[in-house]
Amino acid sequence: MTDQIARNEKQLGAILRRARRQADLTQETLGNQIHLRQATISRLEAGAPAVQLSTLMAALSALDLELIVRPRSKSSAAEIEDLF
Amino acid sequence: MTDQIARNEKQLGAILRRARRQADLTQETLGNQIHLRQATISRLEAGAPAVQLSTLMAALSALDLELIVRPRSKSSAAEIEDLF
DNA sequence: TGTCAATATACGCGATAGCGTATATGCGTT
DNA sequence: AACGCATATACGCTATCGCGTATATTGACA
Repeated sequence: MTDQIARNEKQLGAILRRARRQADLTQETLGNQIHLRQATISRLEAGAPAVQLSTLMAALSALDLELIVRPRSKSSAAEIEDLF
Repeated sequence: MTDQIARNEKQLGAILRRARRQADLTQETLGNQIHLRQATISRLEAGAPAVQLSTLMAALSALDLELIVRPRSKSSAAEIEDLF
């Protein structure tokens, strides 16, 4: 699995969606685990504006993921995606 | 520089604060760049509850940082810090 | 193509973000 | 100790969260 680079909410949401599906969870079951509604997970994965940071961290935790913060790499796949 | 692992808002805030200082920016100058108030940056770095995800992404972008999402690593330094 | 599970979207609600503005507190340097 | 810059915190405001609940839409498979 290649690096999952996120530079905006949409990319982050897409990563979360992939991870959730890989874990074979529905938005509802994931939401239940972290006491968030299915609708809230939906917004998070859609990269909707103004989702709470705590919502992200809770989802990451439930999916057993963690964040790495690092300087932006140049000409990554994610950067090219940014154009679209 | 070792990996900057964030599993909760506080760790994330601490990482951002370090990065901002390394870039020699004040909360105010950083905030100006991304149209957020100094007080908002303060809350973000403090790991205050219910900060918006967009606030985080804007700050990362201004600091030229990106996020990597990956499976949680075992017995990392960050995990030990979690105990305190 | 019809059915059902999964996801997206809507309503009113209480809580709170980030806003502008302002002030208080903290911290380093002399 | 005193000064100045940086950071934390406060007020009233509007917008929007996530809530419970409910429904519309989508998508996969028989």
